[in-house]
Amino acid sequence: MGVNESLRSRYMDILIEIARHGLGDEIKLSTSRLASGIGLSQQSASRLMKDMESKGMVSRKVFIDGQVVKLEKKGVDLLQKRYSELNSIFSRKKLKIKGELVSGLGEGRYYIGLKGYKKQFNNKLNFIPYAGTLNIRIDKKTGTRLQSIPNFIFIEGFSTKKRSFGGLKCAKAKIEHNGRQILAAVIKPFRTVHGDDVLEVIAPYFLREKLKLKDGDRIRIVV
Amino acid sequence: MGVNESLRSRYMDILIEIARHGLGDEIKLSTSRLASGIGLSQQSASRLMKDMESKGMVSRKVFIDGQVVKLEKKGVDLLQKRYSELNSIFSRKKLKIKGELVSGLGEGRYYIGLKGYKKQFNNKLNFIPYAGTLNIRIDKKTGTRLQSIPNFIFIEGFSTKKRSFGGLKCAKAKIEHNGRQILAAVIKPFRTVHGDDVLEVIAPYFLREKLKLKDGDRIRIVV
DNA sequence: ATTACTAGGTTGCGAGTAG
DNA sequence: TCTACTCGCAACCTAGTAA
Repeated sequence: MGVNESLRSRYMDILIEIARHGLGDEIKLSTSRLASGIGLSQQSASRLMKDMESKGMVSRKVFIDGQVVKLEKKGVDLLQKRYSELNSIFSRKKLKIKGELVSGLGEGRYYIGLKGYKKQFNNKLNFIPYAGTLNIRIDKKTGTRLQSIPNFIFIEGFSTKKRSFGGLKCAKAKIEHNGRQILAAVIKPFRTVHGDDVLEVIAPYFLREKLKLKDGDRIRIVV
Repeated sequence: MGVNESLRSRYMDILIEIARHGLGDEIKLSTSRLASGIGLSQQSASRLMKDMESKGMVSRKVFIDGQVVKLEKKGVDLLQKRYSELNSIFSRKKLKIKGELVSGLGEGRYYIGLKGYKKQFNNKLNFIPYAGTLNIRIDKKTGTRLQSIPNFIFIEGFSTKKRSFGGLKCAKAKIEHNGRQILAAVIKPFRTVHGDDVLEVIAPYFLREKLKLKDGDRIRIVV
């Protein structure tokens, strides 16, 4: 009896790749497209699909010019199980970050304005950020816990003819100030000029004006 | 890519197993305990841990009687990335609808006010709608996807002595406007005077006032 | 108890290719 | 194009065992 459990993790990649195209629907997904999605060869994708079909995770209709795939209950269950594992790992405690407003160098304004980022912000955060960032120097205590922010959203890097721009992580957040809560997001470039103690915040508004902020003001952010 | 991508999925199991014991902390986790957690032999667990250490996902302190492990940034990043993949899969049911506010004929106000509907709204949506609807003309692109709204709730029709009123479908939704999110619901009468491109929205408030809306304003709804 | 090396068997991979 | 077979070989596994 082969202990095929060792394949479970490979299957997970495929389940995710399929689910990405549609959770409950029949979707056209050729073995080669699947293969490039998971970084394997077409042949391996084909083999794995057959395996998973025989295990009841997916169902397929194979035609001469391609196949139509659908996630079955067992496959969805596996995804949900993994999702809830991760969910409990990143169990949502609202993280309260306190710090004070400091001056940036103005480069935030430049980066935020770039289409390559702006479009993704709009899609993934549901707002178009004002072209500028707030730089918050985080209090020492809360700073160290920052790494464990869950629900980070990944913004991909991109290239223009002239240069390339790195990716960044961001997370929806709320700024609390004088009893008001403003929708915002904290961003964390993969490569940054700031140390780990400075957090950049973007929002749909010019926050310095809207909240009448000045350098040194204490800010509270809930992530 | 520099990393051996084919191993990534095996690593994921281990990252989860470690994270289960603690995300930011150093934890004692012997190779045999890890092994039984992921369904592999002690030897494999040992080898994989070494691999992952060399790739910077985890750090270890190995003693004569065991090891102490800690997830490093790279490892946490991988977990978060997968978490957000799954998150977007299971929250993709969130349909984003964009459109612009148009004038209704005022009949919405009449229907919403009827007891036969109001009671059901309160029971099934958990709010008593303000007596009036927002009519949103949906952008062409998003409009066609409307049929696939999941989680539709059915509101039954009913009859009075004078006449009968038809049923409708509705779905909880959020209106996003200037960074604010307002609880609301979209409704879709089985028979309607509107074409398929007009969506009616109800909410516990008089939204035109609360959000200072006027005809032609762009509205975004998340279902 | 541990970690982890070696050795040898097994599994999975993908180039080539048929249908 | 597509799916999926064969097959050589690389990658991965675990039993045995040392430290």
